[in-house]
Parts: sequence; structure tokens; C-alpha cells
Amino acid sequence: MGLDYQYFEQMEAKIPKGKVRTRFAPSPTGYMHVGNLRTALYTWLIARHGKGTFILRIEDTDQGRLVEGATDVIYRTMAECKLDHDEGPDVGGPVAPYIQSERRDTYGQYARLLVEKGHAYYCFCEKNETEEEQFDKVEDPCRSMSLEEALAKVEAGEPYVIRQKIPHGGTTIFQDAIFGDITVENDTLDDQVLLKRDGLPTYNFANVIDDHLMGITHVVRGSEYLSSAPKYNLLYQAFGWDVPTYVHCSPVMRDAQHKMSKRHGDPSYEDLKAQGYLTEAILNYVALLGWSPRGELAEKEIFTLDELVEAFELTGVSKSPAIFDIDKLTHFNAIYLRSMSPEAFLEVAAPYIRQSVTKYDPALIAPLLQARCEKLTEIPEKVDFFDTLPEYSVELFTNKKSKCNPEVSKAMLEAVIPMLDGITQWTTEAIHDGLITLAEKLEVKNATLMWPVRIAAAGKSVTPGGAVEICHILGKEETLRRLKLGLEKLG
RNA sequence: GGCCCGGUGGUCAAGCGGUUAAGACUCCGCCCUUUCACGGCGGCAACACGGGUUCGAGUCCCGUCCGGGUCACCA
Repeated sequence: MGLDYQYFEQMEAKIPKGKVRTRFAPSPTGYMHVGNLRTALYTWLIARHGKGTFILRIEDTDQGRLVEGATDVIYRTMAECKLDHDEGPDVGGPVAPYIQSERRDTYGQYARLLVEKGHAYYCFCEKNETEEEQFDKVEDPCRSMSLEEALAKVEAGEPYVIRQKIPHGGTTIFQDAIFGDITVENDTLDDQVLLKRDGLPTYNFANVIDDHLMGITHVVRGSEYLSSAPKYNLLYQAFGWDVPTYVHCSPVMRDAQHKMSKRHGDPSYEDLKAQGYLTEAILNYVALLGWSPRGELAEKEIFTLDELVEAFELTGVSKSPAIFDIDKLTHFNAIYLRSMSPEAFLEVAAPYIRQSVTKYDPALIAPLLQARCEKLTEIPEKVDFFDTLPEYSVELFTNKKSKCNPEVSKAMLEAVIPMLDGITQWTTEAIHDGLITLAEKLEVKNATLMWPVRIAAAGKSVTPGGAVEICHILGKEETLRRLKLGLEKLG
């Protein structure tokens, strides 16, 4: 089983060089964590900021965890977020394939190359079944086995794994763009499994091989991998390869001690969308969870994707974990909602309006909502009174600030009904002018007249829009019907 | 337990030896007003602790405490 050196030369020859290349490498689990999304964003941002290449790679080496349709979620999310990739399983590229399960042979080749170089060895030990509380490092007997003996066992069909041979003694220093230089004693490192018994690589090994072979210049990942980084360095050194820039990001937390996780019911990107959040708002918020702009831009919070590309610098990435604050996301969402053009808002709001309104045109209702909702999902409840007047209590006619009580309200409605009945052109202007003029005539505050009208028209104490807008949308006939009903209620 | 990392208001955070320690969210007032919002103005609230170094320390060093990560043939 000699090694095919030409193979390695060919692989090396394909590696693109000279510009920034980053990769987002999710394992297909079926949903996008907020933390994952942020990693994807930062990775994409580094590539775009550096006018480089962004690659999508699928890490599916865990055969036991494959989920049907899971890669689709990744493609869809990336597309929705406009985090476009230049190379990947779907679009191809110079260093294809971009799915790890299709690169199986490569990992085996490189693992054996490493054995030959003396930096890895075959291990035939039985799987260590979860030894609890066993922290002590023990020397693997296979480490000192001769290569001839090991190869003979392999020939004989004995199952094996390939382990990294960590040097005894000495220290390894690795540099991280966020955390700086970190030094560790080699003796604290384990002889990591590189190639599993099933012939597939471990995550760590596959990463090193792929990142090198794909010419990745910046490796962005979660800080949970920080402690395995020295082993990566040793691997790069063993192969004689350049070490890429590491960018370790601290996790997005649900509270001070727990990472956000699907298990605990924390929302994924998809969940947030379903809760009425806009993609742009989610991205903007997530960008600022663990990164903040420097200098002049330090106070800026609202960023378009293009602005992020321009402003994003590694120096602004935080070392400490950040707690996800749904209230602040909600605030960002409200800002995005309000800043949309009326047409754009109508488009996103219409489906929600239609959930509870069928008799009236969403285009008339949407303008009342734009400044009044923080999430799209709040809409149906806010406008439910349009289709059907809810049951309501006469108590609603009492309002201190508007100087209203049932008695006053009754008088107001008695004056309003004939006035509205006389309007021929049912426009907001006509209704507004009619009511204002009437208030003047009756010598009452506008609020005193408006309050009972709105209550009778909507049957709710809090409504989007005021009396004028609501009456206008309801139409003359329905308005008069409701006001008369209110009057009856007031006896 | 070993090793690694982190620690500015409740939350996100700026700060790079000298500042009245920014800003945003939340919360609370006030103004605007046709309810509620929007908008405007104002307010509450922080350098984990102890030692150094220095004329001077949130900023540098050491220790303590607290939190996180990791120690898989999972990623």
C-alpha cells in the first residue's frame, strides 16, 4: 500500500493562492442556529471586505446525524440572508468536491502520508468506552509499535484508527486574530484520532485537510474549538503547510451560563422569521452581537449588508460571550419595519392583515400599522375589529383624559351620527373636517368627541389609527351601523 | 480535576494610563397627540474583589473570586 505522491502534487497544484478565501462549513442539522448564522455572516464579511472568495462547504462526516433536507435549509437561509457563495456544492469551483463525504479518499491518503512522515500512527486499541471521571492521559501502546508490524496488522484486516502523534515535551504557540497568542504544553494534548474506524476523518482532521486544500486563509469558528487549535498547528507543521489565520468567536448565549441551543427551545433563524422578524433586522442585530464598529462608527447601529462589508474589521470582534436579547432584536425589527417604503411594508404586512381581515383592503390598513408594530405577528390581533365588531363593555366609553363617560359619549354620538350621515364623499378629509367642526360647535375638546366615535366604531380601547381612519376604512354604512349600536348600548 | 479563555449598568457595548466612564435596548417621567404608537426631551443604572507599578489605573502586572470552553473513533 504505497503512497501515490503524484496525487498529493495534483491536489497541491489546484490550491488557489494570493487572496482572501473564507469558508462557512456547517454540518447539516436541519436548522440554522443564531450562533451559526453569525459565524456565517462574519465569515462572509471577511471575504467580501477583503474582496476575496467565500466558499460553502458541507461537513457531513457524521453518518449518524444526517438529516433529510438539511442542506436545503442551509442554502435557503444563506440565500435569504444574501450571503452568496462563490464556490460550493451547488456551484462547483476549482477545489471541488465541497461535500466532505465525497472527499473520503483524500483524508485517508493524507492520514497515511502523515503516518509515513512519522507524525501519526495506526492504533488498534478497542474503543474507549466512556470512562467516567478519567482525566489522566495514558500512553497509547500502539504509538511505539513499528510501522512494519502495524502495516502487517492492517493487511491482516484488523480494524484500526489513525492517531496524531503529539510530540512529547515542548510547547506549541498558536496565534488567534481575536484572542492573541496562546501557548500550551504539548504534554497536555492527546493523541487525537484523525481517521476513524469507519475510514471517515474526524472533524478536526477533515478541517485541516480541507482548509489547506481549499486555500482557506481565515478560519472562522466558535471558541469551543480554541483548545483544539494547538493540535491543528501541529498538524499543519507536520505537513509543512502554512497555518491560516484563526478567528475564534465567542458563543451567543441564552443567559449567563448557557449557549443558545435548539434543545432548550431557543429560536433558530427560521423560528425568528416565523415570529415575525425581518431577515435584515436579524442579520443586523446578530452582526452586533459580538462585534462593534470602531472609531467614528462606534455609535452606529443600523447597518445595511453593504455597510457591514465596508465597516467589518476583526479588531471589533469581542472575546467575551454575548447574551442574545430578544427585546433588542425586536427594537431593530421595529426600526426596519418603520424605515420601509409604504409599498414594501404593505407587501410584508398584507398576509398578516389578511389573517383577520377579509372585508377590507389591506392597503388601507397597512399605513395604520407601520409605526405601530414591532413584529409582523402582532398584526392580526391589532386589526381583528375590522371584520367583526367585538363584544365590548360600556365601560370603554369612560376615559378620564378625554373627559368621557357614558353620558357624554351618548351626547357625542347623538350629534355625530346625523353629521356623518350627511357626508356624501366618504373621505378621511371629509370625516376629519366634519368631526373637528362639530367639536368646535359643541365646544368640546377634539378628544372628547373622537373617543366615543372610535370606541363605538372599533369596540376596543386601543386601536391602530384614530376615529377618522377607522371610520373611513369601515365605510359610511358600517360606521353608522356601529355608532348606532353604540348609542343603543348607552341606552 | 488539568489546561485554555473571559469578567465595564439588567442586556449589547465604546474606552487602549489623565473622560463629568460614550451610545443603544429595557424600565420610569415629561412633551406632542384623536386611543395606542411614532417622534422629541429627561431620568434610574456599571468598571467583580484584593494587592502592586505609576504623580495618576476600567485601562499595565500578580493573586482571589465568578463564569465559560475543552479534555470523544460528535461536530
